Amino acid sequence: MKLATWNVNSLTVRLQQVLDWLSVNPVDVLALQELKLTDDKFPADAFMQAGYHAQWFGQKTYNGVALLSRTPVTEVVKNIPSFQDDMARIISATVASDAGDIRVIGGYFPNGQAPGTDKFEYKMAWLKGLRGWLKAELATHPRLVLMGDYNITFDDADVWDPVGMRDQIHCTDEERYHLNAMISMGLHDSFRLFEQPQKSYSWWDYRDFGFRRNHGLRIDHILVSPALKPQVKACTIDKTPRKNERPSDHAPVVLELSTQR
DNA sequence: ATGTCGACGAATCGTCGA
Repeated sequence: MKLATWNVNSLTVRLQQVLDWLSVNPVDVLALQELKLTDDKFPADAFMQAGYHAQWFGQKTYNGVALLSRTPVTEVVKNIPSFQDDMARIISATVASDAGDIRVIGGYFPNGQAPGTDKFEYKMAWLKGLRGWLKAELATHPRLVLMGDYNITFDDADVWDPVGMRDQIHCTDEERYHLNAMISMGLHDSFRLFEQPQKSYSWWDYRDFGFRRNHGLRIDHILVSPALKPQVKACTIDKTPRKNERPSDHAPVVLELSTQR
């Protein structure tokens, strides 16, 4: 059983790259972020022909999330029910598999622009709303995966230039407080359950040859609940699609679960 | 301040968001 998350930065531009990636990496579930298209433009047929069911929650120009799955899903929920939001940022569903039923939440967390801005305040309110809802979700769905573009680094190891980026967006104590609070709920950062290459990142700025110089951040995460942790076999970042022509600025993150329960 | 993408409206570039 494999699950993955990928911020594609426009599904219109990246559709063929997603299909190509899936043909090489036939994961059971793929969460997509930043679709940047309305629901009527979602390419459900293309994914169906590739062997994937889809649930999607689109928005014009910005945001937009989807869940692709080998088998049909149930209990689809869009956004955080208890948090009023104009933006399409969360899609959740229950996936049945030989690894047992899993509640999958795919999320595109707010960017936040910079500390002190309205967008940063929105990010803080959104994170607070997420945590309140997540606590209840964990109680009703103990076998849970929360994956997506968090737009937050855990610590210096996730930052190419921790000194230069101190207190900058993605790296502030306020953002990390919320991330750590999720860890305190019992969630695990699956990537750090394993030894990883030094300077592993999931996003690189398009500017200044960010990828070539490995000037990146690890802001795409897969958090797993305590009940699922024993089944986690591996978590990796696949940099291959970042080497494509016209790549997304993000790389996919892949989680492997054992079927053993 | 800058760099580079992608979307959008009203152009064939300027603006915004990331």
